[in-house]
Amino acid sequence: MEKQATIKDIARTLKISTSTVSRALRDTHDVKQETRKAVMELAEQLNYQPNQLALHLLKKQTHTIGVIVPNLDFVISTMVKGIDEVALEAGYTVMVCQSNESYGREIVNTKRLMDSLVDGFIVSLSCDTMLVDHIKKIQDKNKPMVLFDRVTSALNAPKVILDNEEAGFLATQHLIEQGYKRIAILSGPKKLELSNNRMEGYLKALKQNNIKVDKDLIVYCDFNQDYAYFATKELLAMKRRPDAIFAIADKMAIGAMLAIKEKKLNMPNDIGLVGMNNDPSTRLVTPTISTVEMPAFELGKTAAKMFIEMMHSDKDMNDEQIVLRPKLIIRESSLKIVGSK
Amino acid sequence: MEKQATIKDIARTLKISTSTVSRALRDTHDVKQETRKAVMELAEQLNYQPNQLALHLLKKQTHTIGVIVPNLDFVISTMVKGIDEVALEAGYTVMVCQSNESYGREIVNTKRLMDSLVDGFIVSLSCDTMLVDHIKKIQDKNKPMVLFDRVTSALNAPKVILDNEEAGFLATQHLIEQGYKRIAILSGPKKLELSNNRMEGYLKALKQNNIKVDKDLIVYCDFNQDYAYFATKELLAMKRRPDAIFAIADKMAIGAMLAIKEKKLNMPNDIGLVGMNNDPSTRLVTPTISTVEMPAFELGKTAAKMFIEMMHSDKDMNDEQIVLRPKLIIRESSLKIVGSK
DNA sequence: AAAATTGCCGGTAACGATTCCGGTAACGCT
DNA sequence: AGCGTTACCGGAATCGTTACCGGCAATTTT
Repeated sequence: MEKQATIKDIARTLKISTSTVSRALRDTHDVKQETRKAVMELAEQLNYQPNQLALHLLKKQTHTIGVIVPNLDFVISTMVKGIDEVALEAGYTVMVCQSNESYGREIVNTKRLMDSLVDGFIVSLSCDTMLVDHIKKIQDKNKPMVLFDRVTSALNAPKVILDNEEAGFLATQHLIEQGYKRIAILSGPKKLELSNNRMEGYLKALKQNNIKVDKDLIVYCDFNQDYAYFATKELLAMKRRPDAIFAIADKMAIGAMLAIKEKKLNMPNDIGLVGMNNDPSTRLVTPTISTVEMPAFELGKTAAKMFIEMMHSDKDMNDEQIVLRPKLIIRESSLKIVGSK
Repeated sequence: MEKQATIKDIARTLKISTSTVSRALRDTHDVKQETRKAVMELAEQLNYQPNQLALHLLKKQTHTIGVIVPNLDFVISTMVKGIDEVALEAGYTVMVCQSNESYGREIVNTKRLMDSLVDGFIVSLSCDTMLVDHIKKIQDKNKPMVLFDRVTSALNAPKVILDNEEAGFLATQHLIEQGYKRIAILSGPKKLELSNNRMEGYLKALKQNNIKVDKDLIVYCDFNQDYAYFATKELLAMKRRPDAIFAIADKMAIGAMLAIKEKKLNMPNDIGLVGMNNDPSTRLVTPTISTVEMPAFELGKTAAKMFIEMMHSDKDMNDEQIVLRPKLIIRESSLKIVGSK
C-alpha cells in the first residue's frame, strides 16, 4: 500500500534527529525515557521495519548463507532441513541453489551468490565437478565456507562427512557374513571421493575375509537409477555372475533391483543386495532393501553449526573435519540366514 | 585474501572521480575512450565486481525471489526446479524456505524474507495455514506475489494450479470403469482447497455414474503416510468395506497400500487403489500404483514466468489464474480389466 | 562559586554505487 | 571577437542506517 516508513519519517514528525531515533530504537542509552517512548510508539504506529538493505551495506554482511547442493533428493533435502534449522536459530537465512549435478551450473550459482549477497557458503559438490577453482575463489574472498557430504581433499576447508569407508565396510562385511562370495560393487563416478571411500571399505572387508578382488565386479556408474539398471544387467549377464551387489546409493540399488527382478532372480537367495542412504523407497519395495543409514539431518545440522562457529571465531578451522558414523539396516534383500544379526 | 576493490579504489589510483569511473564502466557515453580503457583495464586487474549490496539499496531491489514451500518432497522439489530454471534465466536468484507444513514457521519465513530481502514471493501454502494475514502483508507492501499449487480463494492473487477437480474426476471415473462399486476417498485436510477440489471431482464422477455417496467412505486425513495407513486400516475393518480407494496424494496411497497388504488383500482384485502426483515410488512398489500425474516442473516454470511478468508489468494480475491439466496413469493397482483403456 | 560530571541530543561521515547537474576547455562558426 | 556547441569530467545528492564526536544544559562535586 503505502511506502515503508523510515527512520527519517519518524525523525521528521517528532522533530528530532535521525541519530536520536536510531538510538531510541536500540541503544536505550543516551536517550530520555520520554523521547524513547514517543519514538517507539510512532514506530509501532507506522509499522516501522529497519531497512535490512541499508544495514547490509553498512555492516557488510547479509546474515545469509548460500547452500549449494547437487540436487534436492530425499537425503539431501533432509540435510538442508538440518542446515535450515540451525541457521534459523542463529538468525541466518538460507539460500539453496541446486547445481543439478552440473559443473557449469555450480559455477554460475556460486558467482551469483558470491557477489556480496551471502556471508558464506555451505557446499556439497556436484558429481560433475572436477575443478574447484570457483570454490577456491570463495576462500580467496575470505568468506567462510564449510563442505559437507560430497567433499574433496583438493580443498583445504572444514568438512562434515559420513565415515564412508566404514559404510562400505559395514555393507560388504554384512554380505560376506550372509555367505555371499562374489560381491559386486556399483560405485559412483571416480571423481567423487565419497564413492572411492565407500569402495575402500568394500575392499577392506574383502581383504579381511581373504576374498580375492575381482576387477570385473567393480563397476563405476553414474549416480542414478537408470545407469545402475543397465550396469546391473551387464553384471548379471556375466558368465560367472555376482551373487551379491553393494550399490553405494539407494537410487542405484533401486536400479539394480529392477534389473534383478527382470531376470527373475530371487533376493536374497539367488542374489543379495545392499544399498545406502536409507531412502524411504527402500522400505517400500519388495523385497525391502538393506541399506546403510546416513544421519542426514544430523549431518546438515553439524555443517551449519560448524559454519556458525567459523563465522564467529577467527581461528583457522580449515583442518577441522567431523566424521559421522553410518548404521547398517538389514532388510529382506540380503538377509539369507534368518536369525543372524 | 585482499579486500574487494571498489569504484573508489579505481578512481583514486587513476586520479579521476568516481562518477567518471562509474560512467566508464557502463555508460560508454560522455567519457573519453582513453579514460574508459584505463578504467576497464584497472577494473579487470583489480578484479572489480560492483557491490550488489550498494546497488540494492540504491535501486531498492534485490533481484531475489522468495519461494515458500511446505516441504521439499519429490513433487515440490520438482516444482522448485522449474521455478529455479525460469528465474535464473531472467536474472533472479531464488531463496527457498520450507515451512515444514507449519503455520508458525511459514509466518517466520515470510517475515524474514520480507524485510527488504526479496523483490517478491512465489508461495505454496502449508497444510496448517488457516489465516493468511501474513501473506496479505506481502500484498500490502506492494510486493508481487504468485501463489502456486496449494492456493486459497481467501487471497486475491495470481495463481497457477492443477485442475484438481479434473484430477479427482479422472481417478474416480477410472475406478468406476474398472467395475469398482464402493469407492472410498482418502482426502486431505479440509483447510486445503486443493483437497476439497479433488473431492469435488470424486463426487462428480460418482454422480455422473449414479452412485450414491456414502459418507463413511469419505475420510479426511493428514497429508502423510502414517495417517493414511491408520485411516485405511479403519476403512478395511468396516462391515461393508470399500472395494477401491482413491488417495489424493501418493504419500497417502503408499500408506493405504501398506494397510492393504497387511490385511492380505489383493490389488487390484480385492481392492483397487489410485494415488496422485506420480511420485517415483509408485512405480517401484508391488503392485505398481496407478496415479494422476501432475506436471510439477511445468507448474513451477509457469509460476515463475507469471511472477516475472508481474514484476515487469504494472497491470493488475490478481485475477489471473492458470490451470494445468492432470493426466491419468494406469498401473497394476487398479487395472482389473486387462485390455481396457 | 568554579569545576567536573552526567544526560541528552544533533551533525557529520561512512557503507558503495549511480545520476543529475553544472562547469570548463576546446573548437567551429558567423 | 563573440557566441554556441560539443566532449569530458567532477561535485553533490541519494538510498537508510549507524557510529563517532562534540556541544549544551543541568546537576553534582570540590
